[in-house]
Amino acid sequence: MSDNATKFITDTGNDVLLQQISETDRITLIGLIFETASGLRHNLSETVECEIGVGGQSFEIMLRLLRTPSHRLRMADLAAQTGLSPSGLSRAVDKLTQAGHLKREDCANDRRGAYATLTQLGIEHAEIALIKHKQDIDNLLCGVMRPQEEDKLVKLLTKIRDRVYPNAVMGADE
Amino acid sequence: MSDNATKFITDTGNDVLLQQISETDRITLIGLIFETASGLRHNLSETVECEIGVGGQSFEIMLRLLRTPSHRLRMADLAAQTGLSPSGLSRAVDKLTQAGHLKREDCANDRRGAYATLTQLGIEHAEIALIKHKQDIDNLLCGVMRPQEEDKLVKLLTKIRDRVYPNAVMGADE
DNA sequence: ATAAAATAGTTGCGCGCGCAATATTTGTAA
DNA sequence: TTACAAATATTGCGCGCGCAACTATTTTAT
Repeated sequence: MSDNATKFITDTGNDVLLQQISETDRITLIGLIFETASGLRHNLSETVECEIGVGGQSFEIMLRLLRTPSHRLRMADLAAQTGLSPSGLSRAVDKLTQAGHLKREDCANDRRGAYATLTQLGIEHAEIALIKHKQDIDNLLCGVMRPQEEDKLVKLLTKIRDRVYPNAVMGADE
Repeated sequence: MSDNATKFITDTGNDVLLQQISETDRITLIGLIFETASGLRHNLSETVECEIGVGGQSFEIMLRLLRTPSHRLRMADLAAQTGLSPSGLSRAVDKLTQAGHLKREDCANDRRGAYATLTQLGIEHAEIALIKHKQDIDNLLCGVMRPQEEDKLVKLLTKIRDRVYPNAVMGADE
């Protein structure tokens, strides 16, 4: 279990032996993921924050809602998608509502529930922030990798993401 | 510049066209990195926290010091490596010092400076926590990818990390 | 039908961490 | 040498967020 890497050594010979992933390298891998995320956050937070006066985490909430056709999601779903706790999400929605980007709506079927819904202002701000965000990302990642490498990276990361974070999938509108 | 991906479409035909990385996919990529990091953090924080009563971020500090032969690093270097602000690091070292895992030492050359140094207790706790941590990682990542895929992932992430987080490199003992 | 359990969402509380300001020491220029 | 700028580390302050507790509603079991 702890050394499943060794199972793959013999099937293609010594060439693979050099590529063996030791336990130490696994720690390097997860450390690398943390460092990359941290570095990206530091580099990308500035523009979005200045653009609509909203933290990166709150911007992700708006992005999720923007991608949803109805522009609204249940609080619980939004919490699962963003990885925030219910309380954390509630506070974030508070702030976004206070800023006029979101409004809460009652759920017809379930009187306990509430939707977080983008206002018209929120939609507009999210769209312009998204454009800025794309530009930032392009500037940051330009020349770092080849397109097929980015594609490969998405595939590999998805495998880990699906393992550790199954609720993050997009979609499930309404 | 914002669409450097398109440069690679024509050189191998329509097969590559399917792999084209659009701007939207770049957003997916960085979102994936955040989600993966968040998911890993949620899955891995529990054991380490219970083991030595220390948060994941503080554990990273101890890991950095454990890998340093002298088991000590300047505060500024440690801040750069961990991505914490100077103040954040100072508080974290406070807490670790209070718990007996670290001690502060004056720097001989630079009377402004201070080392964060692992105590014997800190070394022992970091070592056993590291073993637990390795097991957690192995359990979590077992069967998710092939070894050469993990290797590839490390290579690709390193490219981004070096771009966004140049100070995170290990080493620079003393 | 009624009680018990599960679910949705919101607060009290505390903690971690970044920003700005401060004190101290080091480096640089006049 | 003296004055000024840069660097190192530490605090005051505020904010974001998770945990636990709570209310309100829905579902399930008896």
